[in-house]
Amino acid sequence: MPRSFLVKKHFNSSKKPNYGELDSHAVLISPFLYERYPVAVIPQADLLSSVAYSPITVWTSLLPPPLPSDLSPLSGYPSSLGRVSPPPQSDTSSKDHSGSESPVSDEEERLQAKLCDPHSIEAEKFQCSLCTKSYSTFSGLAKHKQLHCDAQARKSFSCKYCDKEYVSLGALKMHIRTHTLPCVCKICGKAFSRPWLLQGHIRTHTGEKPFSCPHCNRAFADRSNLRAHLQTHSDVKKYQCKSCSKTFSRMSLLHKHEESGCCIAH
DNA sequence: CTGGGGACGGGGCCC
DNA sequence: AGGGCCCCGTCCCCA
Repeated sequence: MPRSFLVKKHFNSSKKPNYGELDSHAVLISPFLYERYPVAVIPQADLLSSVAYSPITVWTSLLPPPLPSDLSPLSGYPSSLGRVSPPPQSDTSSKDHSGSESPVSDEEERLQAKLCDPHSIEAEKFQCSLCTKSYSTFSGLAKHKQLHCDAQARKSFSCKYCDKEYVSLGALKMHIRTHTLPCVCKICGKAFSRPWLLQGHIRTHTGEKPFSCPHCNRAFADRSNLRAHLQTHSDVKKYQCKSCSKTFSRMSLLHKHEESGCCIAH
């Protein structure tokens, strides 16, 4: 599956995003404020909006998603992202002592006392295999694993704006930029998720085309477009129909070809 | 209808 | 950890 499908499918995939509708803290700058803008010089800092570098807000899955009614939210969570909060007190007072099967009654009492003492080393007999935290009861360990470590082992950082989840905070931050669009073109006001996307956009204003085809000297503003163009110089193109072996320079052309029923005709 | 160009999006990798 | 860059991809438009 194409990687870019993952997020775009949350929007109407047939249209470009409506930047104005997004709840962004980006500052849209009216174009007429820039009667004269530097045409020859590419970017950067003076063309890039200052908001491009403003910090963004981050959420983790441990906060917003609604928890089941029988599960209480983790206390002390994400003030420090990814930090492991101390095991809830209720863990050590749990009534589920399924792991303690001491046969002697006084021994049982001694164990019971230690189970009530969260600082007792002997009380921590159920250890998490993922983070080595210990719990006195199996249920305590189970709750810990359900709410924390298993979640950490899976994708743990989810986006506030959509359903996407990420294994790392950095990936989530990067994704959230696609919602906040902090990079705003000072010339036309269009917003982008990343500075280099804005740089590419600014080339549409300046006309700069730094990527040249070695075969025909045609120049492109976008490296991907040059790559696609290079396919046109190739006899055998990158994308091939499995049925008729015809090759195409672009995936979209191959898809059109397949949808048009060529393969059926063969 | 097909092929190609323009503009742009998003995840991953590398420094 | 964060930013820059790369790669792969889509969508739209036009000849």
